[in-house]
Amino acid sequence: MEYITSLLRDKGFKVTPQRLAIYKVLARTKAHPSAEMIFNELQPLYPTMSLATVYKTIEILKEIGLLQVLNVGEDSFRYDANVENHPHIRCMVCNRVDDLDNIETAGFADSVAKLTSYRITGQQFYFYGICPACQKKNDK
Amino acid sequence: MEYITSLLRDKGFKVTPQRLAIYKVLARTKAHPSAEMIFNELQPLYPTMSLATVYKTIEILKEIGLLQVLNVGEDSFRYDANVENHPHIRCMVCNRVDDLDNIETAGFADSVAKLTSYRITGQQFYFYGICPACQKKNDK
DNA sequence: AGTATTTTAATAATGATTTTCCGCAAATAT
DNA sequence: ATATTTGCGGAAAATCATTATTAAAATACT
Repeated sequence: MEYITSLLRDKGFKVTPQRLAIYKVLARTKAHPSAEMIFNELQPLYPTMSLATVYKTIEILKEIGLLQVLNVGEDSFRYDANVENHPHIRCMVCNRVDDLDNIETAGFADSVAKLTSYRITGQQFYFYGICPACQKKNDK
Repeated sequence: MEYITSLLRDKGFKVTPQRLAIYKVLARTKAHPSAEMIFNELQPLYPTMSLATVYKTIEILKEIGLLQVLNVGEDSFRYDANVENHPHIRCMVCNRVDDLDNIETAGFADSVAKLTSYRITGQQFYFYGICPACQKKNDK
């Protein structure tokens, strides 16, 4: 958490309460919130903050490598303060997005590089399904 | 190509020249065009057709299982008439999107299902990098 | 052929994200 | 300390992909 302070400063960005608050929301959740979810969560604490500020801050955090953008096929993006490359899974019923840790994916990049002669710079793995809770609800 | 004709009819959709044309564009390319690229390609042949028609036809084709939607992280979607589940790779310089056939991905779904208790219904693997042509250009 | 239904395509609407603009506060120079 | 510059937050407007609406045209069925 002090890390973001010095990182912002080093990159020439100012350290503001809004920026810290937005990062804090992302850092302490595993829910992969959208811009609007972040906005709604901060509304009570920062009643004057606008969505534009959320978007602008997200842009900065992405730029300095403190968050990654997830494109899980909804009409809006999700954000993750865990910048390690890891797969995600979305429940198509309740739209929750979960991490998939403990899954080995590193080997893929190599075989793709060999097969295509691309120079690989990134990868995103998304799974879709129905989460345990929604399965249960459906069996009611 | 006759397949789409009877499939449309069976599902209660009319068979129109525009729909066949849009599917034909998708079926004969491996470039994974966006709605706009399809529109531009058909413009000379169907000068009166609008982008809305492209979108609506895409919606229908998706519904009857003749195309899949790709979310490669651009601001618009790409479409692929190859509905087999296969990974894709996008060049971050020229934005071309290529297929990755010959890559084994099936095993993943099982291990994810075991690890999460999700019922898996789909998956999307995306790689990002620089294509051979753009690498060469860069070395100029 | 005549009528009912579906489709087309132009237009307008939507909604997430970006941009613009401006007063203000933090950082820097004097 | 004070003046000056620079970047920031926030409100509102702009953008742009996609979707909805609607009237006219095409098609199917009798």
